[in-house]
This record gives sequence, C-alpha cells and structure tokens, in this order.
Amino acid sequence: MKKFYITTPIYYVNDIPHVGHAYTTIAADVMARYKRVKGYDVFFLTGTDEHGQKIEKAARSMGLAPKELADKVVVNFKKLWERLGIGYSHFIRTTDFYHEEGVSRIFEMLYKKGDIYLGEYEGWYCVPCETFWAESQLGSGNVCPDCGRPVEKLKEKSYFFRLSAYQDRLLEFYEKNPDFVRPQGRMNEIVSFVKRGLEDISVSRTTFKWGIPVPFDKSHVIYVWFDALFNYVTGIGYGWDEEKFKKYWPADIHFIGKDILRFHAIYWPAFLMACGLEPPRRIFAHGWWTVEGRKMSKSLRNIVDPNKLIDQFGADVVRYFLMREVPFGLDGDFSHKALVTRINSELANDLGNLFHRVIAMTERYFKGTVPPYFEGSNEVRTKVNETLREYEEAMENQAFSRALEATFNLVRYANRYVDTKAPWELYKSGKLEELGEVLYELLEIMRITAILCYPFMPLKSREMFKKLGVDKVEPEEEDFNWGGLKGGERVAKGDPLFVRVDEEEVLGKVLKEIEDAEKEEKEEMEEFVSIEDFVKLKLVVAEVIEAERVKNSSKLIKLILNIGNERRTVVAGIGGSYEPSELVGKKVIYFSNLKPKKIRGIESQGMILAAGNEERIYLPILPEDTPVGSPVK
RNA sequence: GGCGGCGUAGCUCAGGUGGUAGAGCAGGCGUCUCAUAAGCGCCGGGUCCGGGGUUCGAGUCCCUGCGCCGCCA
Repeated sequence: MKKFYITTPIYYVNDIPHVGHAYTTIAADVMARYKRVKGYDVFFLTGTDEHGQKIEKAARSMGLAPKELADKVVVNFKKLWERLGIGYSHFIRTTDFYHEEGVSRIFEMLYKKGDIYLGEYEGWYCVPCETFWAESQLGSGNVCPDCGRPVEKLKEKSYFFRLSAYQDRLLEFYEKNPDFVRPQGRMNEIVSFVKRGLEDISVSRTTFKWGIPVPFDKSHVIYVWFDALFNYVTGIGYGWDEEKFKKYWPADIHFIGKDILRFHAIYWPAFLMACGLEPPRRIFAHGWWTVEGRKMSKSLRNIVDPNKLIDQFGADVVRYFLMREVPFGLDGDFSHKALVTRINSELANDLGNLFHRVIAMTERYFKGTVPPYFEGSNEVRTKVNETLREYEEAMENQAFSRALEATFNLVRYANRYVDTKAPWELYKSGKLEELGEVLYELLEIMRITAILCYPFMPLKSREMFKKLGVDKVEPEEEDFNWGGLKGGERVAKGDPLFVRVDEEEVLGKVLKEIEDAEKEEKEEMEEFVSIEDFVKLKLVVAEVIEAERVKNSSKLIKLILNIGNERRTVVAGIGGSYEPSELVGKKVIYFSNLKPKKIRGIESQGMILAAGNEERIYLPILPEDTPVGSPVK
C-alpha cells in the first residue's frame, strides 16, 4: 500500500491556539483526508513543543512547573482539533518519553560522529532576560531590544552543529529537488541564502534548565529547535518502533508557516543527512492572515478566535473558508464580508440549494428514490471528468483553493443543467424516461461533489451522502467512478445543508468588536504603559558638577553631571528659570538612556527631569544626602 | 544596498512554448418556478504600470524607468 506521511509544526505551548494554528492544521487534515480517499496509508502527525526558556519563565510566573503548564495548555489544542474535525494519527509532545529519549540519543550519536562539537558561543547577552542577541538586533548604545537594559558581551560554552559542512550537499539536494520547497519563490530564497554560506549553529544552552539535557554534559540542555524538529521522526517510531519508522519515513510533506521556513528547509535536512536519514520530500510554507485588512494583533486574534468562529459558523464552514479564500502559500485577509459571501452565495445558494432543489424534484417526481442507473450524456460525463482532473491536479499540488474552485464549477454547472433541462417541463409533458435520466445525472454529480467536498468538509460531506441515500463516512477511490448510485436509493431532502447568514448582523457585530479592540489597544498604548515599558527608562540620581550657559542662548544650560561611576554632559532648557551657579551641587533626576542628541553642537547625553511650562521651570531637587547614581523607580 | 517576485475589468485574481484579452465577486437589466426571495441569461470597449526594442504580430520575449512586496545585508 502506498504511504503518505504529513505533518504540521508542533505548536509552542506558551500560547493559546489561534487561527494561524488552525489554518496549518486544517490544511494538513484536508491533505491527509484526500490522500486517504486516494487509497494511501496516511500518517498525520501534529503535537506540541513544550521545552524552552519561554515555557520555563511563563510557568514560573504562574507558580507552576513547566510540565504542569504544558499539561494545561495542550488540552486547548487537543480540544480545538477535535472540534475542527482534525483526524490526526498521533499527537506528539516533546515531553513524551520516547521523544526525549530519541533526541538525546541522536545528539550523542552526532557528537560521537563529530557533527556536533563543543565550542564557544560569543554574543551580546542580557542578564535579566537571559537572552543572547545578535549585534544587529541591539538597540542603540548596546541595549537589549527587549528590556532596554545594557547588554554585555559574553562567552559561553556551547555545542555546535557542523552546519557549514553540509552546505554543498544541501545545494546539491536543492538542485536535484527543485520542488523541495513550495511555493517556488521560497525555494529561491532558501537557495540563495545557503549559497551565501552557512555557519555552524549552536545547539545547546546553559542559561536555563527546561529542556532535554545533553546526555554526556548535564550542564547543557539541547536547543529547542534541535529538539523540536526531530519530533517528525520520533513521532513515527524512530528509536522505538523501527518498522513503523521505516514504513513512513521520509515525510512526504511538512506544512509550516513561512516564519519557520529556514529551520525546515536548511537545518532540518542537514540534521537528517548527518543522521544518515533521507530528507523530507517537500516543505510547504503557507502565508499569514490579516484580519479585516489589519495586521494580526492580540485583540484582533480574539475576533477570529477559532472556537468563536466554530460557535458562530460551524467547523466545516470555517474549514471551507480558510481553504477557499486564499491560495495556499500566499498571505490572505480574513474578512467577515468575504466569509459571509462565501457562505451565502457558494455554500448556501449554489451547493446547498442544488441539493435541496434536485432532491425535492426527486421526491416529487420519483417518490423519493434515485431513478435507475444511467450512463450519462457525453456532455455531463465530460464535465465531470474535467472537474476530477482539475481537482486532482490541484490537490496533488496543495492548491486547495483551486480544487474547491473546480468543485464549485461543477456545482454551478449542475445548477445550469437543471435550468436547461427543466425537469418540471419534462414531467408536465410526460417525458418520464428522460426526466429519470436527467435526475440521475444530477444526483450522480451531487454524489461526486460530496466526495470532492469530503476532505474540506467531512461532516457536511456525510450529510450530503445521507441526503442521497448513501451511507458513507469516508469515501474511497472507486467512489470517484461514475455510477456510484445504483438507482433506488431513498433520498431525503431534510434541512438545508447550509443556512444563509445575515450579512448586516455579522458585519455589525464584527465592526463593533474591532472598534472595541482598537480602542483597547489605543488605550494600552497611549494612556497606559506597562511596567516593562517603564523600566526601560533608566533614571538615576545625578549631581550637577558644572553648569554654564550655552553661548547665544537664553534658555540652554550645559550641565556636567556625576552619576557615580562616570560623568555625563546634558544640555537642559532651564536657563529661563535657573542661574548656572545655583545648580552646582544639586541632586537631580537624570534620564540616562535617552538617545543622545546634538544641541547647539554639544552632544547632550540624556536629559534631566523638570516640571513646569514655558513660563517657569521647576526642577525637582532631591535631598542633599541622596546617593549619587541610585536608581529612580 | 544585493538577489528574487509582482504591477491585467470597481474588487480578488487566471492568463505553458508570442497570433484578435478571461473567471469569480460587486453593480445594472431580464427570465424560469424544481429550490434556502435561491437558480439561470444578458451587460465589462479594460493605455494588460510608463518608455524603448526584437518580431509580420507581445500581458506573453529583451532593455529601461516608476511603484509595491519578499528574502538577505
């Protein structure tokens, strides 16, 4: 039996699941279901990434052990996948024993082989954040981009993976497999990145504990990406079920977001080559969703929270919209107006109504049974075959929106066919044989439509089959053939497949939510700053050592400040209210990490705090015994 | 700054190897009655970003300018 192994990324458990997670996972489920229909032995792996510093920190702040936090969050993912009808084969957690064991052994093996070696990592380190930063990421004056505090250059022992040694092999591999990365544009990016040269990468950390320990050096934990990527092999038995592993590896496709492409398209195949394993066959990097034309933010995320969307529209509708609206691989916009249009005009009017009207006629003219088998007119058979060809071509290339386009083309064709054939006329004029043939053709088209819809809307697909009098949960390849309906099946119109939604109601609600969200965000940004923002301001007590008026200026005074371990020059606009002489010896509050600025040719290294307005400036002068250099908080 | 991509009807986009511009949505008009006020038909004269070139002939190839976007620095 042909096998097909597909994966999603494993999701980091410091976050609740959002549309981005849902999107990748739905796409993988669609692909998996399609391949199952096509007769493949499919393995579909998803899971969670549970190690790393961020989890450790988040857990600590909640007073939990990291594993406890992961245990809590993982439930959100599993529940959502269940609600969305995700039929994964296995859910891996990086804290699973077989995974930790496998990664640990791989690490040791590569160390013995020489692909991993102990080296020294040198970089800019922010002690409070426990994070290394690249020089280019630093704020001006070498401060941490996260917290704004000064960073220091630090050397740390680290294990490195000899990525540089794999540059040529990778390039050769890309050359031989030009479809390795999809979409094409991303492949080009990867190739040109690798061509510019690869450096060895650090694959261990010593600054935190929450991870898989380096087996022969317990002061290090294995870097999260090294840990995480190998889930794709440990999840199917590497190290614990060789038979299963051999059966499914290499992965036929990894679905990922474009942000993690480099890890998957460069590091991952290199890691695998080092292990003597085959690289995956394809990496598909999909795009991002904006919401109502705006860049995704925390509050916008709530508006498209998958659970909420399911409550509102149903799981299959959400699946359909995400797969239909945007070509897989491109960025797209989640607009509720577009959603409503797709629901009303495509799902309800075109598809739902087709089922309703044709089955109603079958009930009326044929007592609710499928007319006898008919081989179908050339026209109809041609249209069906054409649709199947387009659909399969699209599905094989993960062009989900195109596959649905082909499907709905067929649906529209069927609606047209109803009008041209006008079964009610045939009935009135007593052409019952032809009437039977037309209805059979239509019902058969609908049956095939139900199969085409299956990967995207498994539950709705089942309803469609039911209406046609077919008891089918999971279609098989032979179901694609004309003539699945034998004649005589009892059809049942039942409730409409999809109910139309009120556009104004939906949009009104969403607009209000967006308004609220924006207000909230604005308030957060303008009226409140977080304590994290405040601590970025480095305020210290300074003593004025010298003060003199800046030449040709009535207001500016140049001050030399003592802040304890060093002197700073500041130009202050307080000359209208203070004489230089009265300032010397005073203790003032100094804002030390303000970006330096040249004023009248003098570099002002920060500013001192003062109250007042144009008329009069009041300088907060601290008690004489305030220690110089002490922080102001 | 380097490399790559894109710029086609109001909107979203299709348009292998060059030969009289297409789909869906939105809008307008019309029409059937089986149906979820659904369906179906008709209506788009768009400098195919600008300029130059190759060619009998170019959204479709080449050069160049402008504007977006991606990756890298």
